[in-house]
Amino acid sequence: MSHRTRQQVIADFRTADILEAARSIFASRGYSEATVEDIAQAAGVAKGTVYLYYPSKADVYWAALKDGIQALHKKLKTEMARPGTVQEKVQRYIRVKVEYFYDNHNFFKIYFSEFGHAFVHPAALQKEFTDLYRKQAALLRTVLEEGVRSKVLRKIHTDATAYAISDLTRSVITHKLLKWSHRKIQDDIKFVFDLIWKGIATT
Amino acid sequence: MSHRTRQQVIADFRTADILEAARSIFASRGYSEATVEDIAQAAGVAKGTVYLYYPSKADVYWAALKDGIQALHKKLKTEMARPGTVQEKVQRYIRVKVEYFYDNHNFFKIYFSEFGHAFVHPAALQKEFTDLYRKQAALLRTVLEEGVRSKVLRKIHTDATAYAISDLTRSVITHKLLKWSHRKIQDDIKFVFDLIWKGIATT
Amino acid sequence: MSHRTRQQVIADFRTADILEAARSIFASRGYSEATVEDIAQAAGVAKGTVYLYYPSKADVYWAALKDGIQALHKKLKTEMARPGTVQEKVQRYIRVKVEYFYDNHNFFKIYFSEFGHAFVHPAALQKEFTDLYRKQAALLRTVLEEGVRSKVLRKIHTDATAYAISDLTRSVITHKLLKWSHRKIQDDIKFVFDLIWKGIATT
Amino acid sequence: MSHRTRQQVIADFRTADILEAARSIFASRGYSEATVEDIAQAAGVAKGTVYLYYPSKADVYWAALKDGIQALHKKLKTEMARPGTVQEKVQRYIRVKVEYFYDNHNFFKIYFSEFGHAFVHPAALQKEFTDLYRKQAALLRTVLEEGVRSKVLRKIHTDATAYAISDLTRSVITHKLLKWSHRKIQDDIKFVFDLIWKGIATT
DNA sequence: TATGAATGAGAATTCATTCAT
DNA sequence: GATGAATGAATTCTCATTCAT
Repeated sequence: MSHRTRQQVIADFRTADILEAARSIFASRGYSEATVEDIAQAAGVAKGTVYLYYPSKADVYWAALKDGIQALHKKLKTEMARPGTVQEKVQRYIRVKVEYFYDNHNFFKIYFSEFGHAFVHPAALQKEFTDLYRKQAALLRTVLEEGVRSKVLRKIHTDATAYAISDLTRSVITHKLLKWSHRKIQDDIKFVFDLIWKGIATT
Repeated sequence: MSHRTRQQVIADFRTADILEAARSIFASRGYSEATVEDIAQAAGVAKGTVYLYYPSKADVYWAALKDGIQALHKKLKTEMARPGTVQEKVQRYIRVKVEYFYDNHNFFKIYFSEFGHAFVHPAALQKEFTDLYRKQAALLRTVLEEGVRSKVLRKIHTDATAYAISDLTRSVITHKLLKWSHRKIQDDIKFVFDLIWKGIATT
Repeated sequence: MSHRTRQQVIADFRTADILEAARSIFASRGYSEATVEDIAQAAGVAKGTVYLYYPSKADVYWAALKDGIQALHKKLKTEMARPGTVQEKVQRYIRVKVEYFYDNHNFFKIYFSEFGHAFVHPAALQKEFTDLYRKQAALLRTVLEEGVRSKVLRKIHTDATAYAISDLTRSVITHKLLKWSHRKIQDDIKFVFDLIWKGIATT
Repeated sequence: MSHRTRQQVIADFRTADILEAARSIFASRGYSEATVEDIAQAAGVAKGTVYLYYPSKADVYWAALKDGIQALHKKLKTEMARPGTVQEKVQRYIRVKVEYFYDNHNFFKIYFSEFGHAFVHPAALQKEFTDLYRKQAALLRTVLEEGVRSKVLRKIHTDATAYAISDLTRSVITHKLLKWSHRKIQDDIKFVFDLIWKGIATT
């Protein structure tokens, strides 16, 4: 068992290296411009080695993407589970997401770009991505529903609103990473929250 | 002159055909999976003919994209110029964009996907896209500024808000085209407007 | 008849223009890099017009080449027919050729390059070129034979010597056009003549 | 080390095979008519393999050419270094060149054809070829200079003469390979030497 | 397991040639 | 005759994937 474990551990390291390398390469070149050779080199292994762990380039891509989404999801789940008011939780949701994206540029780039590809990819693969995305929004929806029940929130369409918040967060990060905005990250978080929470009208 | 004009007219038709075909192909396959042969066939011409009008596949792509953005921009500009209250104008902005995107699936797909590529493309090409995007948001910002001046709106960050509204609109269309949402288009428009205008909190 | 002649004259002008343009383009780009469009433009006509006069690109090439060779041959024939000693005639042969090549850079380039292709071209086409080349050397051989008969020259192999003189002439022009040599043209002529003459003269 | 050496050896064989195939194909079809596919097939490898060793068709061409020139140069250098009179050395130079070209038809064809292209190629690439050509002539010039010093030769322009001898040698081979001449190779060598020697010797 | 040489399908692009005007 | 838009065969080069070592 010890032997088997050792192998497992080595394999896990390899996998993690490859996925990290993949994110970096896919983020900087885009899916089609990235070559398996690039990824292998960035991971410090030979091209053939990548194929020992993943059957194709597309699989490497999806693994790299899922890996990141799952880590984010885990973080969000933990934060949503912590006690707090609805307002605090919405704030927290936005903050965690913004910060995670900000700290994981490479992941964000391929994650975001995936929305652009969402229309294109074979439905089968796409389904997985969609499901992960929905699960993420669902975490927030639960919070919003609680808010509506407790009358802290208007009678909003919680599902659509959850997506809207998710998307606004993405939007704000995009502007930051594209250098279209130069505000501090804390201000970005506050901006999204205020806009959503209070709307823009005076009354 | 009549001769020259006739030639011109034929050329314009060809161009329009090619761009429409390009949008359809790029939308369904994505940039790298789309081949020039595909586009030519969809346009009902030979591969070489495409190259008669555009020097490269990339140029076809940009032309197809710009063409659509400019048409949208023209529509928005006209609508913003029409008289109305700030509230009406914001509503109108959202409506025009949602409807245009909805009516031009193919264009929307490549437009949206472009944001995903924004990180990757050579800065030079990217600049053009960015500029068009900004010009579009600027139309809305002007309206918002007027609203702030006339105290119809809170003292919001008009620039960021304009982008936020633009992005929310995109977000709603995305969900619709991906079949994640099945609401009526009018409801989508109303949802975005209400969210933005009133926020979500009860007070 | 007058009408027919007028047409003929126009056609001749067109032909001459096209051949001159062809020589210029083929000389500067080489056969395969030169496009029919290039030639047409240089000749100031449309691409289709070139095909009215020559059935293919290859035909344009051969016509341009033959045209030049024939003009050179005519010049050499005239000069060899003029009275003079053997020595004078050999000198004259070298001078005429060097000067003609020097004055017709473009022609020389494709002429010389043709030797490089001689190995490649289909025998049929090649035959014509070879024949023209041989006819040219034959003019000189006749002079050399006269020299041998009159004992001004050693009992040399007149055929091989004629080719050798022809080739040396080419060699000297090549070096000049490639800027490998910077001597005056008169010195080049003298150099070739001296080298040869001392090699073949009886004393 | 043994491993690395083995790899190296295999790579060297591949390279040699490819270059030999390239010479054969380029010689029979000419540069532009030759396709990389042709060369690969002739070398018994797949198209992609050629690109594994050379970055482009042009590079294959230059490598094939240089390879041959360098082998010839090495031979000439060795022969010129061997002791002997000036006369013997000039004879030897002619003989080695004629025999090498005769034994390496394919190489000769592309070598010769290169002179035809010399006018066309980008200066950068051309420079290398020119340099190799000059280095070759320089070997002979050194011998000629020695001859002039020791008064075995007239006060000739050694540089121009070296080129003239080189070019005459080429000329003779050309005639033979084009089947314009049917003399024995020994007679060709003798002919060139006699023509030149009588032209340059003091007596 | 790990490697990287070899493969060959696939795609962008060019351009000689045709032909309707 | 003259034109130049349209065609599509042909070619270079790339790179995901395989497999012998």
